[in-house]
Amino acid sequence: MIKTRIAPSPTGNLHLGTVRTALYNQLLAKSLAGKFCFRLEDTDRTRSNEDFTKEIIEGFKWLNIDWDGDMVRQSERGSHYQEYVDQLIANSKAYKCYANAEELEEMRKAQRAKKLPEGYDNRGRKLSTEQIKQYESDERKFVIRLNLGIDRNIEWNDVVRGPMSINTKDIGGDPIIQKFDGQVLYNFAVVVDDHAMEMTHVFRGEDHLTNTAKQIAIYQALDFQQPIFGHLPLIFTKDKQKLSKRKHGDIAGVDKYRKEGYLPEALVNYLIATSYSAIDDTEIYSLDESAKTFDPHRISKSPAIYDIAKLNWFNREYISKFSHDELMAHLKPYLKYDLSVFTETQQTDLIDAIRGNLNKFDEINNNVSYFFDDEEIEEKQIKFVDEGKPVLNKLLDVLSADGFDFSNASQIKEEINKIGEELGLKAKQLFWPIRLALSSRSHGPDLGFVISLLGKDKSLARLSKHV
RNA sequence: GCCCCCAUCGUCUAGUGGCCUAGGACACACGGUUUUCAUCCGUGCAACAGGGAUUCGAAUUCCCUUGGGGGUACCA
Repeated sequence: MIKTRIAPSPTGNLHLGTVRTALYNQLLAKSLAGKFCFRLEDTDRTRSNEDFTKEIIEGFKWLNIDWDGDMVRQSERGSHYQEYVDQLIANSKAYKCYANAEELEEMRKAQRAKKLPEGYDNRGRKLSTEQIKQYESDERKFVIRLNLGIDRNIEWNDVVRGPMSINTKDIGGDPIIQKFDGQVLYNFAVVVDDHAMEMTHVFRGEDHLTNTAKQIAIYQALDFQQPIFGHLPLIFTKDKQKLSKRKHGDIAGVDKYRKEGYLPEALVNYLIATSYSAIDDTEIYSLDESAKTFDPHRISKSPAIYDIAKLNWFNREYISKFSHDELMAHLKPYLKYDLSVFTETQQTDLIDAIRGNLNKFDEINNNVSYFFDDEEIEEKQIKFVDEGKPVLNKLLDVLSADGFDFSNASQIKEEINKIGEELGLKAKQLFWPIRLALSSRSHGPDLGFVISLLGKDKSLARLSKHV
């Protein structure tokens, strides 16, 4: 049985890239009836924090991404790593390196000066027993490094990229596997855990390509069977840079989308579709539907550029599938206005009239605000109102009539049409001034309907203001 | 600097030697419907980075160039 995992580190909010990696891993697991696990990579104690952990878990929950078994925390597995560190030292596959920061810096400086590639020069491999004794009596701190041995190519067949090869001389010298304080480092922890958790497939971002080479070296040293690797393309922004919170702000995090009223299904669908196309050209699909035909070889190799317009389209597609009641329920938490001042029928008609305009739920307020608040007409639109004064006057007369029925939207519309006929106006000349005077907007639902919702007081007041 | 990866419309992509005068979707433009928004429908715009090589034939294979990106920590 195959097993995949998502392994985020709680050093920031839940990132879109993490979600996408989780999605592909889950797709892979589901498509092959395997398992999908969750492991928290919190070995960096200074950067990890509990708030981020919570946020990440909640983000996944919101997206309906769940995992098999309990979440594994690397920080709670300290002793598991030690035995393997000891084993490597015992086998002479790892060694103590006493070089301190100054020495390392000096080494790099020299490399830069000579235009040589920077990296650890493996000096710790050939320490004499005297030197070691000296360092020990000096109580020098040390780290544990993996001995990469003689230069060789590390090769693997990447599911999305094909045959890969990285030479050990290009990965920056013997990698540290354990810090001076006994804390094990990322690449080592990942290998030990992926082995312990029996991962069969490791799919992650292509920014891990060199890490994979290091990790394979660790698999080999430990004599573990290595999993199948796949490296996913990254998400870029229009500036062709890796999407990141630091550079691009909150568009990189899941939180923004939840707050603004995107559907998790739409985000999931969009994220899958960024680098994957269904075999039959289907665009709208759920995770489970996609899993039915998922083929990791179809994952694209080139980076995907983040495109909010496409996300919006997906979201609109999902919104359009809701019944009125479902939509209402989703809209409620975002609504800043109290629609219950309208009758049930009016509410239904209103929502149905504007639902096609919504990219996301928080846009509901902007579509409904003018029924409650008096708003200013945009400078450049004022001339249309001025040109339409005759229309406004006529309409004001009609609406001011004693006993005029404001509840009958279609009747109001009739009256407007009559004015248009009397004055011999085209649609735009007729409707624009009225709409602008009444709603300060150039777009909106049927005018008869708008007036009936506005009611007598607001309608008359707003019309009078412009005649 | 060094290593690695990537390269089809503005964007996401289809395409694995002939079915490609390159298909779909988003976006955009225009038209129709609704005497006004949106919806819906139709039409249009628009790409194989460049150069070699292989081949009867190349978007598809190979090489070079160019461009872009990622990595290069006692971070993950």
